[in-house]
Amino acid sequence: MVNTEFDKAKFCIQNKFMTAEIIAIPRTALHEQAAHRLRQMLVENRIAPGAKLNERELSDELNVSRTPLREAIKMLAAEGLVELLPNRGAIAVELTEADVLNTFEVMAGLEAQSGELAAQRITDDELIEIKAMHYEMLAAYTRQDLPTYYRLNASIHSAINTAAKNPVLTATYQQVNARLQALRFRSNQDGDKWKAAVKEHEQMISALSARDPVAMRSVLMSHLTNKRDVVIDQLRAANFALKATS
Amino acid sequence: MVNTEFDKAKFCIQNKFMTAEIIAIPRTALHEQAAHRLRQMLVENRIAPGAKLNERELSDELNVSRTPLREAIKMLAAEGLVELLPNRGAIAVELTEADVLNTFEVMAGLEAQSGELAAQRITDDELIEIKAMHYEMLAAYTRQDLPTYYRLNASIHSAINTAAKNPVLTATYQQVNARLQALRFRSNQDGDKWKAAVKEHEQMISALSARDPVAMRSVLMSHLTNKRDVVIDQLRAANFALKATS
DNA sequence: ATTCTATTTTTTGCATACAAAATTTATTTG
DNA sequence: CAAATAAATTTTGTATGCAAAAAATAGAAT
Repeated sequence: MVNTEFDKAKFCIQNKFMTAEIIAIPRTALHEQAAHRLRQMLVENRIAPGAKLNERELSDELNVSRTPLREAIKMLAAEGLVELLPNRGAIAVELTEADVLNTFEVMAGLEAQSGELAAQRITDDELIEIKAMHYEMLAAYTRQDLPTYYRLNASIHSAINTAAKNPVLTATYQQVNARLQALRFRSNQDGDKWKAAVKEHEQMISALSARDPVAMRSVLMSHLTNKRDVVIDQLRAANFALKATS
Repeated sequence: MVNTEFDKAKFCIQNKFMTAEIIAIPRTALHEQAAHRLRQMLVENRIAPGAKLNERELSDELNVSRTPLREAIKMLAAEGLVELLPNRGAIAVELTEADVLNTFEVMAGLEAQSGELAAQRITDDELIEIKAMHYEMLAAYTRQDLPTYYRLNASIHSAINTAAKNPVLTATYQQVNARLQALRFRSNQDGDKWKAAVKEHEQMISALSARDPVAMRSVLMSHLTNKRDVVIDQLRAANFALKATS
């Protein structure tokens, strides 16, 4: 197989040039690669919700055999990104409105806890970096640059989570969040809602600076509730548009 | 393979006796079976934390080939029950004290949220059943019957979670909880701590009956904190005993 | 005896082969 | 022409084979 030959060559070159130490070979396992790329495809909506994951197609596209691909699919199933249908393979999860509401409810709890703990545990350096990102986000908001805004927004939330200093919380957060990512990916903000979200972020910065866990919890709770409403509105609009065409 | 022959036979019998409708064949996929049994073995400490999962051994024991077994292992890795070491297979997760603390912190948040939501959403029937289980648990406590106590305790917590009416919360809860299960499995309660735990359960019943979300949150939060302390104490005692022998 | 190296054995990771199930296409029948 | 059935094709699920890596064992050197 092409992949194997290529990796073998790469490995030899590395050994030739890094002679002294026997370095840990960075070549990741194929099932890991496949899982990573599949996850990306699902989260970025390159595979549509409800779409079937054809094993042969995907193994061709990802240049791996079906064995590691199937292992990757099983991992994504355990992560909740993919649904396993007996004897019918896997499909990309399709969230019903109820699913979205439930997922946001859990996310709200996890974010609230992240904020609460971050307020207690954040270092000065972490706080400085979050403030800086906040201002960058305000710049993006001012320019109405939605992609940049989203990127920074996600980074800030991630940084808050990191500041909570709990890897288990981070892992849980990321796993639940991944399922929503696909929805948010294409979401547009309504003017007023966007303004409100920015205001909530201001409050977050204040609460963090004051190291006020209670305030952080309540701000993040309502922030997530609002995010939920935005997503639900768009979901309904999308479904309405869908029904109109059919 | 023996397994295949057996299943085929079973399938034929079913078809002969249930002629009218083409029933959905209940025979679950081998990777599902393997995952289920492996999960059980890990949670029940039949595979020790840190122990290597030998693929050939396990595939012999579970009567499946390595392919579905490996798929199962990948699922358990995504669930956090098993750790994947590149080119060295998988080992049962071994939680450090920090891991346990972090996991309990997340569990506390999830239980608190469960309680909060349950207080708002529990039906009368659900409440009645939880109360009944509570009294059964008191009986077990009175008899100092630890296994029964644990079983009922777990059932009550599970029932509260169910009453929260959020499947995503339930799934997240169960996944995080599974990692702690192995620890609790062999845990003994100190007299005073046990008494305190029972008292907290009394308070839970009161809060639930009063449909008081705030009270439920605070009770469950401190309940989990106490559980954490019990487990940590035992972990330290076990580690101490371990060091003494070596 | 201990450490280092070489060789054998075991184990993992991946690709492929094949059977069973599902899906699609073709064909027949009303 | 539509519905039902049968045949062909595709696709999934599992077992097996093989190469690469790791672990275990044996042997050599200090």
